[in-house]
Amino acid sequence: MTRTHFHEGDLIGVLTTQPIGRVLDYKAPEGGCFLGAFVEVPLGPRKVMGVVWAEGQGDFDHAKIRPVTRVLDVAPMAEEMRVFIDRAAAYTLTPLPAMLRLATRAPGLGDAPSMRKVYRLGGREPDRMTDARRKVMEVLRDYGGLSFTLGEVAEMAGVGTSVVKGLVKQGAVAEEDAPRDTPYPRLDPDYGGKALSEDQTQAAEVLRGAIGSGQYGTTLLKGVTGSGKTEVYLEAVAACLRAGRQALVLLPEIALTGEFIDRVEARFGMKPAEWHSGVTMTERRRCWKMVGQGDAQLVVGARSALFLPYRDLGLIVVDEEHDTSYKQEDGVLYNARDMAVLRAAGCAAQVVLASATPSLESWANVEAGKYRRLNLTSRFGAAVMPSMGAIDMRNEDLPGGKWVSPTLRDAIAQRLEKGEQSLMVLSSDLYGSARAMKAHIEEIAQGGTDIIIGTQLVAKGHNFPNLTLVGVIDADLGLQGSDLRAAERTFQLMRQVAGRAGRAEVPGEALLQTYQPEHPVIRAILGGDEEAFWAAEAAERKAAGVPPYGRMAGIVLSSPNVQEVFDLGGEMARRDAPLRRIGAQVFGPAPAPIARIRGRHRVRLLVKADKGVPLQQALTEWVGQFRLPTNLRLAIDIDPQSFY
DNA sequence: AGCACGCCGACT
DNA sequence: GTCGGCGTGCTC
Repeated sequence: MTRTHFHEGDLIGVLTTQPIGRVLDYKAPEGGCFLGAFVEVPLGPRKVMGVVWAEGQGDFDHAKIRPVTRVLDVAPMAEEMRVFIDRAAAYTLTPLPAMLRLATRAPGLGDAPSMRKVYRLGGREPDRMTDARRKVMEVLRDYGGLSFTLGEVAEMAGVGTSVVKGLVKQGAVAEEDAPRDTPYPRLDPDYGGKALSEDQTQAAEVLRGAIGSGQYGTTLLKGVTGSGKTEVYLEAVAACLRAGRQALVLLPEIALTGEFIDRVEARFGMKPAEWHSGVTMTERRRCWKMVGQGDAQLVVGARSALFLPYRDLGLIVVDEEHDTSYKQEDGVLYNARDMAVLRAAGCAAQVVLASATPSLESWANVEAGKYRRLNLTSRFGAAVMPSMGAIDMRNEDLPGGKWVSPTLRDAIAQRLEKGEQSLMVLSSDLYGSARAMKAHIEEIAQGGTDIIIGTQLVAKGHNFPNLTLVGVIDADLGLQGSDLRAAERTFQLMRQVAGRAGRAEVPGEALLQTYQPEHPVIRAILGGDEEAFWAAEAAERKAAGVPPYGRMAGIVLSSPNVQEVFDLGGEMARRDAPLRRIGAQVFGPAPAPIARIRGRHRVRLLVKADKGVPLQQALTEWVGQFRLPTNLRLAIDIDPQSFY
């Protein structure tokens, strides 16, 4: 058993946020400290923040070991969180300090708790009573012994602040210091529950039971827009709150938080804690601290909210779980959906993955019996799929360097004549030529502006009554293996467009350009049958040995010096013995998806391995063979999202 | 991450 | 000779 408390002078191991690849030994401070305590330690000429991670190693010159400077005034990190950080770092091959930095991204953690003046009823009566004074006294009496800021009291009483200050001098109002970081108001799980439909009630009941088990479990909650997914998982949140545990709802877009917070307020009577890059520094610090001491029951936020120091997390909801923005693409590379499952497994929490168009990964986990699946049907009946057709590119006369077939071109021109809109999908493979393509189409269209390039806005849930044509330029990409998720995204797009494009009297039409119209995946997309599509796509991926039936990792090398990145990339591809030992293959080097960024040239290698082999260990050994020139950086991306 | 050390070229 | 560029290594 590891010790959980240390006495003054005991040897302890401290993990700092400095990029030092190991835990450093220090002496416990006067008064001792707990395992998991946030501490300030001397490091060279500086003082840095760290966490008491373990007992000391004792392998460092004892005379050089310095004592911890002080223990910070924040709740110690729970063991569950330390284990999560360890596991997440090991899985994503991220150095521990970088992982700890993710978990301590709140300003002023080292500062003494910031105080502010608050006012409540004092013991004495004022010497002279005036109207203004009476209002202040009445307001404070109404709220019992509660305290408010000066501005709040003045506003509630409808008087100036000087009235309140006058009463303070008399002892009729008490002024005292209170911490600026205050607990979030309690949420009431019984406040605003809505009547649920039959299948919503059943789904909510299953989730309640899962929460009640007090054990880990993951549920895929599948339902189209309008099927009441949110109402159902808010019932899971309510069950979690009743059990006295904390809940987290992850959203893929900051833009969605405002509306969602309003829904939480309508359901639970109060606003939850909010955590994302748009939240002010003061509020962030408050959120971080209150989460740590259990005074924030529900957090709504972006993927990094997963790294808050929850005291007792019982539920994680990942809304729109298929959304690619859950994959962090710079800095620490992790997929919030996968990390949510990892974290939940370590703290006996439930995970709800909600989506109208789940990822193949989640579908495969349901098939494998790892996840539970709940289906919600739409209150408005089945969504109307656009009528779909294939354009057989083998029969099209396509000029070199052009991507739009004559058939699709004619279809676009027709829509333009009628004043209707068209949407082109378009993989980033062709991104370089996207602008050229738009110009090309517009040249056909004679300055028409009703062509939308890209898919982003469709995913945001808006309706496009005037959008009647969706053209998929490169439906075959996924089949050719250049972007393994292309078919999945095309299919998701078709479902998202369903019911949002066109009007009742003018239904949408989708045209897929393909060289393989008879391919099972293309046929499943055209047929609009979800289960058939998933089965066909799963078969493709299984045959190719790619995720979710195989594992992949990307290695990105970057440097201001092009020659160096290609030289090292080539050398890494040749010296691949540690990878071959586990049966893994290396592809590349090739220019990375973003080939140049801030003056740095980037190349990428892709590693493909079977499931169940020790990929991380092999990658560490492989990468460890090479000395990196100064200024050349190497980043490992486990389970990369983008392949083009 | 900072910071000191130390090794080479360009200057007083 | 010495100043200062930055590559290398250390911090408990």
